Amino acid sequence: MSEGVSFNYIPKPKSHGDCARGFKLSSGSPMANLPIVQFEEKIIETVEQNPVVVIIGETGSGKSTQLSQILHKHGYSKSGAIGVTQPRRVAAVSVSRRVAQELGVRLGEEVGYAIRFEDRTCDRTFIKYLTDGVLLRESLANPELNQYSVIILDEAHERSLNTDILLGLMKRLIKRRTSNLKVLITSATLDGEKVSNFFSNCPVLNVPGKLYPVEILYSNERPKSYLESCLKTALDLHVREPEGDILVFMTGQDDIDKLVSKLEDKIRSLEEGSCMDVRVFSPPPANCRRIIVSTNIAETSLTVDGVVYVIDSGYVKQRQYNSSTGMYSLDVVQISKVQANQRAGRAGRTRPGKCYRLYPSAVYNDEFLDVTIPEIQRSSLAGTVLYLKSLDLRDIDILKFDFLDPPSSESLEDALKQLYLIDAIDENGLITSIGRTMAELPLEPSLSRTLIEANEYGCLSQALTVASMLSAETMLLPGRSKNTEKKRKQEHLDLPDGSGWGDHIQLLQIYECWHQTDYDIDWLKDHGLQVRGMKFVKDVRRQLGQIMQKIAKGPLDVQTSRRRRESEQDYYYLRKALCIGYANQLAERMVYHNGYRTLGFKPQVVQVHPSSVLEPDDEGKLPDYIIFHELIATSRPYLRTVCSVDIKWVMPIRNKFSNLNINKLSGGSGHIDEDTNGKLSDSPKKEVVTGTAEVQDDRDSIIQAARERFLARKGKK
DNA sequence: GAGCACTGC
Repeated sequence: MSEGVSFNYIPKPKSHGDCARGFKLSSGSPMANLPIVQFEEKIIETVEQNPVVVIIGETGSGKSTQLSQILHKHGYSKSGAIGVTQPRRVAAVSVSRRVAQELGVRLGEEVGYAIRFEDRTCDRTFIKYLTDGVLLRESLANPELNQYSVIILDEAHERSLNTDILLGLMKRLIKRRTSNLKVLITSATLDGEKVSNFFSNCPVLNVPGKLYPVEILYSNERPKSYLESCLKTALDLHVREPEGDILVFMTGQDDIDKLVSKLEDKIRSLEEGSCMDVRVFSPPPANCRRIIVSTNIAETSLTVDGVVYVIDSGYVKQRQYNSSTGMYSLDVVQISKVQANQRAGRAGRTRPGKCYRLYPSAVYNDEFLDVTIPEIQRSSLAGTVLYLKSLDLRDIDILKFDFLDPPSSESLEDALKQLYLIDAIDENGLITSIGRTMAELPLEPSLSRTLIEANEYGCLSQALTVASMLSAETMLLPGRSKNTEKKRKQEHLDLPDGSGWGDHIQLLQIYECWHQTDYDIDWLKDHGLQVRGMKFVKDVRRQLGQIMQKIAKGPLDVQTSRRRRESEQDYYYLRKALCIGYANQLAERMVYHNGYRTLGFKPQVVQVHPSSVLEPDDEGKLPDYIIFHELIATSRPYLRTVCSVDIKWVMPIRNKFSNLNINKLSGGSGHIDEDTNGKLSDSPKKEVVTGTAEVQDDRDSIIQAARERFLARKGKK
């Protein structure tokens, strides 16, 4: 390549013997050729004698479709249903369809599935596939899950937040439930011992797969630029290797776009006839090789048929939460060994394949973590802790809840603090009646709290809309690409602007506009909004409305008659409800400029994201106080989706900050920060100003920029 | 003036 980097691949030493492997699904008769079927007797025998069994089998080894059928065949569905959880909706639907087909029954009768918005089960259903989130909801209504005789937690190795909560609940349930319960945990990787230890050394069964080998090749040095080495490797492969599609794993949209355009350039310049023709991201004509450049979405969620070669950059973009700052960050990090093997396995689904790892084997062996850090250790746990509190597990201290991988005490205390600020728990850490209602809502705690407060102010209808829009946030605007960029900007001018109050109000206004067109699909397309996303919003809104119906004090319908957008009073109560709901996500503007400081956490200086529609006043100043939906560090720390709030609503919240005692909140078991004597330090910090002149310049330029932005937008109206 | 991976109730 241009850098002249020598880049040779050396075969992986045989001694390790952990080649990733793919597996061919039998497409013929039901249960034919599936390795798991040979283990039927062994499985039944083990389940008979043990309440919990761990089953290790490669993805696609048949465990997802066959385990439930084997248990049914041996009478386990007589005393209750067999429930099988899946981390993803599509999996719940497709696997249940397959099982219904194999048993020769109609989907939704004896075999069914339940996912959000869609329950295709009935009284006769004895095998039920469901997402783990749905099972958590069911366990809220029926903590003993008595409708099930067997619960199978499938794909537990993915360690989704919901699966981890379920693992803890199952451990407790098998000891406490009066009627018999069998729990099966399936995993594709070899950390069965850990799960077994967690469940009092329960037995682990290994189910081998009928697998295609994947040859692993490592680079002999760390690439200077992994984009360049992806490019070089893909081209080498394309010229040298026989037919078969190439799957490249990269970290994000930008790198993918760059690589794709470079590939197109290079391949166009290759001599005609020297290689097969290549198309990227288009249906493959005969005798064509596809090169698919993807994020980790292709690890699990998306399966591309025909992939024989995998190129693994060794990196992934991962979101993590810092509980001391309340800030998420999106970082490019090294993948884990499990993830690397999952990627390699994508090369061997249809025949023997090859995986090119763009890193030396020493990096894999010495630097990669064995497993990906589970989501529960990378997330804000306010919602999780509220959920557990609402289950009333009297015998269990939430801070000592038995997780397979417990989150840090700091993270749990952060969750308690946040829940206290939004009135979900009282000063002793006990769940309040507000908290109970919040736990019933499938929303982040801040939004649940907003709905309840809005109900008191008579603006529940508006709050329902805002919460629903935020639930679909990422699905609303079409994916950015260079061609649609300009177009989208023009379209945005036609959208409402939040009347200057910020993004929550804009989201509300957008939905109200759509409502006024009688949910016209063309209106969405004309305004650059995703149809699928907005339909999702409508579904969420209906679901939230049903839950709130029980306590609603006013109408839930979208408002149509009111057209007075200019009145300040229009959104007064909605913004007030948002302020109460987002008491844990509040920021105060710096005295000298338009930066903000977060309240209630170790103070962070942050900026409102430039895409926000929040408007400064005539002097170019942004509001003194705002609430934010998300605080995330990308190139800098940004507040995304913000709304202006009034100082007089903020003052009672500041009082709560100073009354906060984490030791009491955590029932006496919390650790006390000596500096703050158990209290949150939120006394107004003196702003450190060095070099007054520079600060002055900074202030002027920031305010000037804000003003110009504001004027530019006004002018275009 | 930035541009964020994935999933779920």
